[in-house]
Amino acid sequence: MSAVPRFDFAVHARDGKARTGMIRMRRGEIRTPAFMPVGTAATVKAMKPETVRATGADILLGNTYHLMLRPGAERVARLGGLHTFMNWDRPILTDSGGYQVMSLSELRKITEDGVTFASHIDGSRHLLTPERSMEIQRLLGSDIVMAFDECPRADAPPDVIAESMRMSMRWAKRSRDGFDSGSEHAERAALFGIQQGALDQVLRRESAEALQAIGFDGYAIGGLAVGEGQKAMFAVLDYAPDMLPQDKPRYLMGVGKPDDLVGAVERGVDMFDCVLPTRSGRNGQAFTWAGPVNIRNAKHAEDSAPLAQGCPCDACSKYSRAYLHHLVKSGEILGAMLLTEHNLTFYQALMAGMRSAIAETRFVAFAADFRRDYLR
RNA sequence: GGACAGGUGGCCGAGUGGUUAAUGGCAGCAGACUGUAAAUCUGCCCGCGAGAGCGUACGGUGGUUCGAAUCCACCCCUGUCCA
Repeated sequence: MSAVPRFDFAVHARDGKARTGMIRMRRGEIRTPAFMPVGTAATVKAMKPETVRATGADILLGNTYHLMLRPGAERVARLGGLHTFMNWDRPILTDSGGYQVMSLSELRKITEDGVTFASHIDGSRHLLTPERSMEIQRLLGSDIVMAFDECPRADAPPDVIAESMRMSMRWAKRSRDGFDSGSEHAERAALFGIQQGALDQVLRRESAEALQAIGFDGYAIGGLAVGEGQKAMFAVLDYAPDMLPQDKPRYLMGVGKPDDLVGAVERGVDMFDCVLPTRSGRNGQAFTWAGPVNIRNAKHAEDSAPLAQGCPCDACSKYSRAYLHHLVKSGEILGAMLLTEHNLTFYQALMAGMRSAIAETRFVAFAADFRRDYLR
């Protein structure tokens, strides 16, 4: 038996720009293209970890900012780390808190050193720097650590975008140094850098080169799906993945809708995370091969058919659309649980479908069939 | 039989002379959600009309007034208490 590597990425097959392969880590293998369910606060909302695994997830995402505030990174460490704490023994990728620089923009102040947040929970002040973000992710026991960056808004002025990107690149270097200084953790975990530059190809190039000069285990594409629209996002994805190393995973952060995922894989992306399947599950929207379904709609009230024919999840195999409609309309917790489980099952089935299609060199047909049915 | 308190749009409930087709909430109908401050948010929600607008409307009938859900009279109904 060969020793399990700290981090190994192998591309097994390519089809156009699309690729399928596997990341091997101590805590498990990650089949790519991969979708990572979001478990911000040490839980994938409305789901038990074993059920998340049953949907086909190889890895989860957790969040530095949320966990540092509550229950606190040091407390999680004392309790044995995030995996033990939440009972998920497979890989966990932790976001660095960079997204919260944008999403909590009214509660923070940015300097070169880092970002001071006013906690959205109690207003207390917390400084997040690249070094502290690395320390928190180490305390959590993260498997894939994300560099601390700033994710600017899509509508920010060009000069703001440029300066933000350059600061994120300086922070990327500090993240690299901070990660490496936690030597024991650095021997077990991987560190990903995050490309910025919004919709500007020149800035994207500059950012990609800055990251590669530092050197990372994987490269994320950040600053997309922040309001620019799919067309603009795809325009960036037409070139951004090619700016990143062929032999490292490319992770498109925060994306997306099912058709976003297909389009991004088509353009060479290997990893994704998004709150959409879980949040939508709590808000009554289900994703299916025939497009999104709003289960609250009155037309489902007496529909005894399953949500999605052939879907193996509990929501589809054991209950009717009418029952799911009733649960959601009634505000019953089970409705959120079942729809979340279905959405994660669908997302994983979509990823599995893409992996198979790439392996069998029929991705173009797969994508065409998908769009025909999903976009109607 | 008497004394109080009430009767407002599907429901609950504001409003006590004009800017009121009538605050809110719920229910209903639809939409949004992309590295989660989200089991959240937004819009619509009397009828007809694309719209301007027209019609009808605050228990009933009549009245006062330039103008009434709001004031007056009588009637009907509901609740509580007293007989």
